[in-house]
Amino acid sequence: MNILALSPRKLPRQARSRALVDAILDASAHILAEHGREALNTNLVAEKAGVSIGSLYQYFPNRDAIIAAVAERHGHRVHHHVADVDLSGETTLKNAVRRIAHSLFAAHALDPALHAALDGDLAHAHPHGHTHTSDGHHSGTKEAMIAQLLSLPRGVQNEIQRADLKMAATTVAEIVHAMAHAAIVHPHSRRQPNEFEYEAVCAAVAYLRTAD
Amino acid sequence: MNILALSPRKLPRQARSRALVDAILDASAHILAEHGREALNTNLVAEKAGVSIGSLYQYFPNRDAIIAAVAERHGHRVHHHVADVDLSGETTLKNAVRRIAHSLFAAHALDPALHAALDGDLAHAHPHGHTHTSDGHHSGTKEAMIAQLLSLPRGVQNEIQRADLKMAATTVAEIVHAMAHAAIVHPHSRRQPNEFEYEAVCAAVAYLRTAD
DNA sequence: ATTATATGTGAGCAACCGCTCAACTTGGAA
DNA sequence: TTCCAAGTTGAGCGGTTGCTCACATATAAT
Repeated sequence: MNILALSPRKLPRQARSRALVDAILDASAHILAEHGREALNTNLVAEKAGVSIGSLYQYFPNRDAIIAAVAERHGHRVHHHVADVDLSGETTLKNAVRRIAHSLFAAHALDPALHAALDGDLAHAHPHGHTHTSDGHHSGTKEAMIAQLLSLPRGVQNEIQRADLKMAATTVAEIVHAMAHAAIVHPHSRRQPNEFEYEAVCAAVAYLRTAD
Repeated sequence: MNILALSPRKLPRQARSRALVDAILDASAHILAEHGREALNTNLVAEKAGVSIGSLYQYFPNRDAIIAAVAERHGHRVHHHVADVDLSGETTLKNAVRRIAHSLFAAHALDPALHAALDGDLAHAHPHGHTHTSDGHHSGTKEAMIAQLLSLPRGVQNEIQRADLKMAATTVAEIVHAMAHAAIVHPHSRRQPNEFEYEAVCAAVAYLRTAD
């Protein structure tokens, strides 16, 4: 419904204007991380970015488009952290899961406060892309994890006892993701993130090795 | 910091005013569930509740206090769904986990849209209480699950192989909670909630039965 | 009845915020 | 050098929203 409403008015062509757009995104990310969604308004963004409010509206049609753009940029960074891992050389299930989990935990440590502020928005990360990201793949960190799990080497796959592989991959993605959030994004206890990471790996592996 | 800022101006004493406060909370919950946080404003709440804006400000000092009160009421309902389960008669780990998971899934089905709108706020559910909830226990659904897991009957506890029981309970709470959200609050796929519930139980039990 | 207190009303103020627009500057192609 | 498109500016309009206050009514106590 809102593809047009969130698309930029104009694409930045010169270096000057690309820097301007980056300044806006950086300032917005700062505000989101420090003071949350509700504190982000267009006047403040323009001021913090050292840009006039008029320039801002040359590249963003409205407030929500700014938040969406920040979510997309951060979403892509997080996504690549997970998607860029190469598991083709792994020989044991435990090691493969360990590496996936580690990449997801590292991705959540990139900017925990921003991650918390964007919480909901990161899930619906749009596949279209602000600029020229026309590759058809659905982004979303969990989808990247599921894809990694489904394309594990034969030998490693054989350790898995679950009947429904797709469901199993989804479950593991949820487990590791939830533990990363509990450890890094919304830390309640004084435990270290690596404790959560360890337990997440144990849980995922124990689950995958158990038949229905 | 904001305990005073979110506390009510005045407590409803007569039946009339208690009904008024309930009408405000009901209207607010509706708006939150249907249109989200950002759409909730005090004038709209007063209108939908069939109450004047002045009356609203007799019992709520500001907008955030209304949202906090809705979060607290819904939080308590969800909490009790889980805390009220009696597992003292269970004899197997699998059955105990099944019942805990089932109660949490049922709790999330009470009002998924409201749950989604309150997402963040439900975690920090204040222990103080709007009215006279002066019992000292920390609320929060996950805490209730952890408490249930830690007070399982001896025989059932013996099935657990994890070294750190508290950490294990935390991990199970995260697993089941994440699966309930994936199934009910933010459903992506066309799978049924009971599929997620089943997998959550499998994962939790497999994990608890496995030594470090 | 009378008084005191609790409760309810809604017009409207002050502040804020999203966004436009007319005027200005910069960069580069011809 | 000329010229025009690209880029930039910020005052301020129109609308919204949080919230107050002077006033009206209902209930309870005496």
